[in-house]
Amino acid sequence: MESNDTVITDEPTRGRPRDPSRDEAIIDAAIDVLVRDGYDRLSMEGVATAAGVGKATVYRRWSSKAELVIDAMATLKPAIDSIDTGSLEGDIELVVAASCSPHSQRLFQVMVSICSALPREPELLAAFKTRFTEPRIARMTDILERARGRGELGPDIDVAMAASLVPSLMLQRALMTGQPAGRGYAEQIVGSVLLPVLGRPPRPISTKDAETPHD
Amino acid sequence: MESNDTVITDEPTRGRPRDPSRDEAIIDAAIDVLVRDGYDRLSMEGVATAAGVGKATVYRRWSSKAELVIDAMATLKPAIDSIDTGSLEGDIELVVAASCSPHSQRLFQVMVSICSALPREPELLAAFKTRFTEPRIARMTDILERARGRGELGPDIDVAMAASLVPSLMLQRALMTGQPAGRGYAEQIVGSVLLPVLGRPPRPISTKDAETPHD
Amino acid sequence: MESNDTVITDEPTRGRPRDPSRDEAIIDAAIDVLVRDGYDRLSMEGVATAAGVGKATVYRRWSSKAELVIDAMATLKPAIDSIDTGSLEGDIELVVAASCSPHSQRLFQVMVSICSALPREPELLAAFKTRFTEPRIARMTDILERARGRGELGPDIDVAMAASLVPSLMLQRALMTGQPAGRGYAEQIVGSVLLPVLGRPPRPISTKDAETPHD
Amino acid sequence: MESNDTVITDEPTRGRPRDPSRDEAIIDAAIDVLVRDGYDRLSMEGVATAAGVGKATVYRRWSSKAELVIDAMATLKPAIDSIDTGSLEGDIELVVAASCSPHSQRLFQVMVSICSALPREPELLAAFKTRFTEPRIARMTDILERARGRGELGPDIDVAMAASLVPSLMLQRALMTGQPAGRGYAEQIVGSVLLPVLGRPPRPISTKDAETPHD
DNA sequence: CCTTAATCGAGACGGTACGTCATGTCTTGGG
DNA sequence: CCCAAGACATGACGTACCGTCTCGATTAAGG
Repeated sequence: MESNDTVITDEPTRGRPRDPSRDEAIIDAAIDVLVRDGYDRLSMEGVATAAGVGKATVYRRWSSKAELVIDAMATLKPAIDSIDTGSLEGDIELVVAASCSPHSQRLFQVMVSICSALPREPELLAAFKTRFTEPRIARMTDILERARGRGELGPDIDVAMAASLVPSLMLQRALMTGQPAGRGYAEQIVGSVLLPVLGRPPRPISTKDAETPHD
Repeated sequence: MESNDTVITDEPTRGRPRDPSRDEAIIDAAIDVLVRDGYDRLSMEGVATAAGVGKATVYRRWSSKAELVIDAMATLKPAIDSIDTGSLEGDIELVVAASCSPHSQRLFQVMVSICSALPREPELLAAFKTRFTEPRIARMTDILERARGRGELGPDIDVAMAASLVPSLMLQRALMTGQPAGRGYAEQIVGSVLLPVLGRPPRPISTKDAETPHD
Repeated sequence: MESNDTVITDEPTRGRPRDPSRDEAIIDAAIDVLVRDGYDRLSMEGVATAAGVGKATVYRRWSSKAELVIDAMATLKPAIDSIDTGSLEGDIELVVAASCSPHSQRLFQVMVSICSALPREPELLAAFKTRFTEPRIARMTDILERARGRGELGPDIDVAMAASLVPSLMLQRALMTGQPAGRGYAEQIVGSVLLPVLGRPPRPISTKDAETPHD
Repeated sequence: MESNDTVITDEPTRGRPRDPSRDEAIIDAAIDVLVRDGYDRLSMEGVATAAGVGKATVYRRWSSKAELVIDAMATLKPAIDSIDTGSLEGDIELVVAASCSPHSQRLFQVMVSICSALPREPELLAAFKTRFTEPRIARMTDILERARGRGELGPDIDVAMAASLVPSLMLQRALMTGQPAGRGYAEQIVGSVLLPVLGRPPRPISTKDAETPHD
């Protein structure tokens, strides 16, 4: 996905080689500008300025902002690593922790910044799913499938829907409030929604942590 | 919120009065352009052209695109009317029907088009909540509170969270697919998520209607 | 030649009419920039800035710098009006006066600024001849033909060549010195070259006015 | 003026010596680009590309395009060698032949390409006179002075002006037509202008060779 | 009826941001 | 140390819009 992979044709590398530190600076600046201004207001020139780089240096690597943003998304680490504590409750606890980590919060900001361009940019949508949506759901699906294998889940559970609940509601919360959701809200989702969906009794949250979904 | 309310000072209305049909044409065009291009790419000039109207006619009424869009949102009817069939099941059935009506689908498109500008425009966010989010949640909260009054809900149910589930997940679906969600998906949300959250057993859906949340 | 002559199709003049003062400001600025920077270094943006005008205002009228410069040349008055004193000597005296007038000197500066682009721009060359070269030669040819009709010139005189001598040598002088030639040089051309070519004895010039052709 | 003269300090010449063939290639390319694009459009990069040479190789030798062009002009042989046939008529015949030789025609193209930059580049103007203008005039002045010594010229002849006539009018012709003047035009200058200026009767030219000065 | 005044569509205006391109400098690997 | 290739920061260019301003024409209300 990176634009500067020479793949097979290893030409003798003529001329001055590209400075790898520029790639990183541009990608970092692109993320910053994206979060600050949103996808539609992001311009290649703005990214170049924010990166302290000439415009030509940006265009030499990425010929359009869609390609740049897609590559920038690709460099962001997935929010949730593989999880397997041996019990559903333990796994969910780790999911909650991962979903409200600082890195995950930044990912939510990026997602919010991009989302309204998705209907008009199919390639952006595809990358968005590949990089953000699917990894989260895949981890959660793994957890639920293992729990089902251990007999912890009944046969009626809609695993696909359950797996999407936490990221969907967290993103929704970020959209509606302008700020990424915190740990309190993640626990509320788990206690009020995810556990009942999985056939467990709801787990009330302490009053001080209670949050309404859209404030 | 409408800009052309004469407030108190009813001057003798000298000169040619404004043509009310222009207001409607501009608002309609604003919605169309909003859905087609998104909030950030919407321009006053584009709206004027789409409405077949001079730019001055637009600026005479709304001095910025934020004001125009806010007023345009205000003219959209809420998606869900007051509902009270006497039973929780009946009410939820009507909610499902309302949530996937053509009018509601258009509302979701508008919401998607606006959402990424929300972090940068507090007034837009406020109007968004007032016009879109809160009416939906309020209707659902009413339904759930009445059901609780009838003893149909246990005391542990997180009503606020439950009330936000359907609109949140429907909007999420629209974001991720580029198309508004249909009836099949609304029923899946109810069967797989809302009913368990309300303490009822899940209601499996027919295989042909099953949809994964993000495709 | 002006770009904004509506010619035949007199549409009902919809919209705001163009401001004629802008045309003049742009043309004047174009001449200034042309003399200062030369044709190749002249840019539409530079003209717009010098005219205190937006770039769009320039491009709305002239779509390329060749068109702008051609129209700018068209607004410059010819250097020499029609001349007929009744005698060859009297006519030549007036030609000398006209050839070193301030207006004529400015025309020479413009000609110098344009000349090196002529080989690469046929339309510019055509306009150059029409506006600068031919009027000068035509006036001089008229004078010489009338003199011939009065019997003042012998039959061997090459009128076409003689008519081109003064402007050619004046322009050459401007090219070689960076400054338009003055009256002394014009008289030297007449006394040392034109009169002998016309079959008259040379007229020596006072020593103090003598100039070498390329200093 | 050549940049690669080691002057006095003959350092031990460390490292790889410069390749003299590069100097020639660059100079030749500079002349080609100059004639093709004109002085203002000539760029160091364009010259390097045309010469099949790296930009650094050009800048190592000449630090600006003015220096490069001045040196390029210096390598061009003068158009007219020393002439002395013993008679004025014979000398003039050789001058005509030299003035329309292929090499002289190329020189005129170079002169046309440079001329409009002269008002803005004093050093270029100085080199232009030294390399192009003065040699031509000096040869012609020599011829005329010798003729005067032989008693072939009257005392009133303006030698300096007469010496400049042929090159001035030939260059003018090249400017106005885009093509270097040919032999027919050179003979016309001599017959119609130079001979009368020198006190001789005009020499009519055959009708087929007649040319108007600016077509 | 006729004046007055604010409206309307259309488009010109100054300004600005964009992506492209060219310039001169710097930095590779190789000779 | 030279050479060809080309990456680099900078900046100018022509284009495309934006929001404001200005035109002739239209339309109602007040005299």
